[in-house]
Amino acid sequence: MFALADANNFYVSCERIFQPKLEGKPVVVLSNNDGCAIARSNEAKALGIPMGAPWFQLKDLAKKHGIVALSSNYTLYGDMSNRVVQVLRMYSPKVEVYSIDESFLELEGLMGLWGSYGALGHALKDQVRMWTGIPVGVGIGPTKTLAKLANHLAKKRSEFNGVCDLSALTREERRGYYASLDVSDVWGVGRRTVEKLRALGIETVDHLRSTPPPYLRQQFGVVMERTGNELRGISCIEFEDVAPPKKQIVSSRAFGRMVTDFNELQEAVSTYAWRATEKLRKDRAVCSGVHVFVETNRFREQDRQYNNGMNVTLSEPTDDVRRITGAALYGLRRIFLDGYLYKKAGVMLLDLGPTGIRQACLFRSADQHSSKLMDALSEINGRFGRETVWLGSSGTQKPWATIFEHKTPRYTTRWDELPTADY
DNA sequence: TCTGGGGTCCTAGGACCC
DNA sequence: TCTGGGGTCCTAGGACCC
Repeated sequence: MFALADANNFYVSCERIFQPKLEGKPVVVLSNNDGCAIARSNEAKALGIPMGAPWFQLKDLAKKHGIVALSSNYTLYGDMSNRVVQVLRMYSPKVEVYSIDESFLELEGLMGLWGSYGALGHALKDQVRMWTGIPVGVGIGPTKTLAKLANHLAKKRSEFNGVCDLSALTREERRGYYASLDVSDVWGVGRRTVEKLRALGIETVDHLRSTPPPYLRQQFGVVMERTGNELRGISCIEFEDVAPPKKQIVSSRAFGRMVTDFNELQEAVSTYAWRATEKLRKDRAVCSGVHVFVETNRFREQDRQYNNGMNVTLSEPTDDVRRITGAALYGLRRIFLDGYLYKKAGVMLLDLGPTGIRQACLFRSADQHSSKLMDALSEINGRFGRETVWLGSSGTQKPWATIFEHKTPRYTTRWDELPTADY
């Protein structure tokens, strides 16, 4: 048996903990550049604001209804997420952190402690709320896909009060719920698959569940066959309490304004290469390839469009920010074309491997100083703040930088941004 | 004026091997 | 007239997730 604990409107909930006056009000959290609404309070959802709606299109509605918009504060959300996971780990030895606001728990053998899975679910939900302030919903089922579906029910149907254990329902009750749920509510069924399923007359979860898996395989492929089996209670998607090593690392941002100047683009790519390398080193990995890409603004049809990217292979795996940045900037010079309005650029690190295993290059001797230098950089930035030292090629003014106009303090991770209470 | 970022997996087709 | 069988690896594109 699996449980899925999923925070309600996670980013909004994080903000509300430190600004209780936002409780009961329509609140949205915006993506980078304050571009789109990526988290919405229930009140905002009730006003019909869809996920990913561009903020500039919502401004009239916002004024009319007093919607509060906040910039993304990922430092805060990341820290709150860790706190929630800490509580979850008290309830099961096996926790899979699936995303910033969702974790699976394996419940095998734990039922005896609580009398029922539902009791465990309620205890966990109350504890997370009490200790972190974050409201979560809990879904329980014999497969991860069913736990997801149960979580959906826990949140949408008030009779469950935030915790839905499918195994506690009768066969008829389950059937009733499945018949009332749309196929699009199933984990792994996206927009394209929904269209195709509808065309085949498969509209509800009950329909999908009764479709023979071999037919799903033939029509959609092995992924949908698995989903079909999971809905029937046959567990096919593995529980991963130890996260497998990453295969690639990306750092990219849309610019705060259009960029035409090659030097500014170079600063941005250099900055992204730095960030990507930070992540790489945090994972104790090295990369053998770097991909760099640039894009114009696809929404501006009046502009000439240009999207291009390039893979640069490194002569040997590395985590040296100078080599990685050098490769990214080499690629940028190759793909840059003058005369376009660039909106976004990014750097991807490819062919990741563990630091220890490193095929040396035949044609050059190993750089003895590289790892010492990189460790020194990490040490300095770790002790004195993230951007104490950086590469000169990243620039200092960064006129292209991403915009955050409604940013809240990093309440839980910075001494100088701690919340204060009036009394 | 203004439209996010970071990932994974699967499949098909091409190139190549013996 | 007739042209095998069994593989691997790589890449691009699509679909999905939060």
